[in-house]
Amino acid sequence: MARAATTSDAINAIAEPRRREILVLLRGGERPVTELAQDLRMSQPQASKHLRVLREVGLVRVRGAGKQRLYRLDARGLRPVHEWVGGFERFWSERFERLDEYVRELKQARQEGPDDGEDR
Amino acid sequence: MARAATTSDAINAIAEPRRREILVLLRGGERPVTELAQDLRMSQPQASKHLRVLREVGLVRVRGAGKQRLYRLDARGLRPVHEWVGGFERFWSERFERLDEYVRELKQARQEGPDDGEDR
DNA sequence: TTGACACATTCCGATATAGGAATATAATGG
DNA sequence: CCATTATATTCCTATATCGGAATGTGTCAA
Repeated sequence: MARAATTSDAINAIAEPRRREILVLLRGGERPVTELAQDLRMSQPQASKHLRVLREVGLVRVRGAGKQRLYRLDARGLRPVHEWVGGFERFWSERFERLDEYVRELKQARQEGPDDGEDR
Repeated sequence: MARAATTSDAINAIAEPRRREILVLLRGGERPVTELAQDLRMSQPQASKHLRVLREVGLVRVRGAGKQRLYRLDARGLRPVHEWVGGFERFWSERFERLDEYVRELKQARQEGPDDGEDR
């Protein structure tokens, strides 16, 4: 097997920087492809391809308006991602970082005596 | 070019499901490789490889303890991810979803008259 | 019908991945 | 030094990716 498809998941889709840029732009409202491409300085085909991925994972919707296709953000798929990552919040808060550290050191000092623990 | 390296970014690293599982397990405290592999039902080499990626992006730390290597969570790298995704919060909240919808409809109804807009 | 836009898709090449199997590299206890 | 246990690394294959260039498709206007 290779890596999971970019279209397999919202999180895989947003792993690509250009797609993240697109989503950010779309927060400002719906937009046609060419405009997105210009603002982000990418070729039109690239924009289309990235938009396709985003559409397949449901992060954007399209609407035909004459010759143009207006892409619109649909961020609902980001919610689970936000929640999953949020499950680690207490681990990056400084207070807890230090607390955990402290507890760890205590344990070691008591259980194993002097420790060689290199912390790379 | 190919896809961005899994080691290029925390967000690329956590795009892989097995690595996410590892991180979740590590919330319970530091753990040796074999234990992680068993709990997650993956081969030891796989666990090692995934841990290597996680280490290279700084999401885990290692500590030698005898023959074992204890891996420990370092979630600080997830904070920027959480914040980036959080920037879309107002777009998935139902209230705002409906509000935006409403505004959009208003605009169209006024500017363009009857609309063919299929909303796929 | 023909042009002219706006956009989508296809074909190509270079690169990386995840998984499996096999092997190499510690560290520990005799 | 040897055997054993715990990890890491390498080799291999199948599969996807992104980007660029070229081409296809759809819509409008005269």
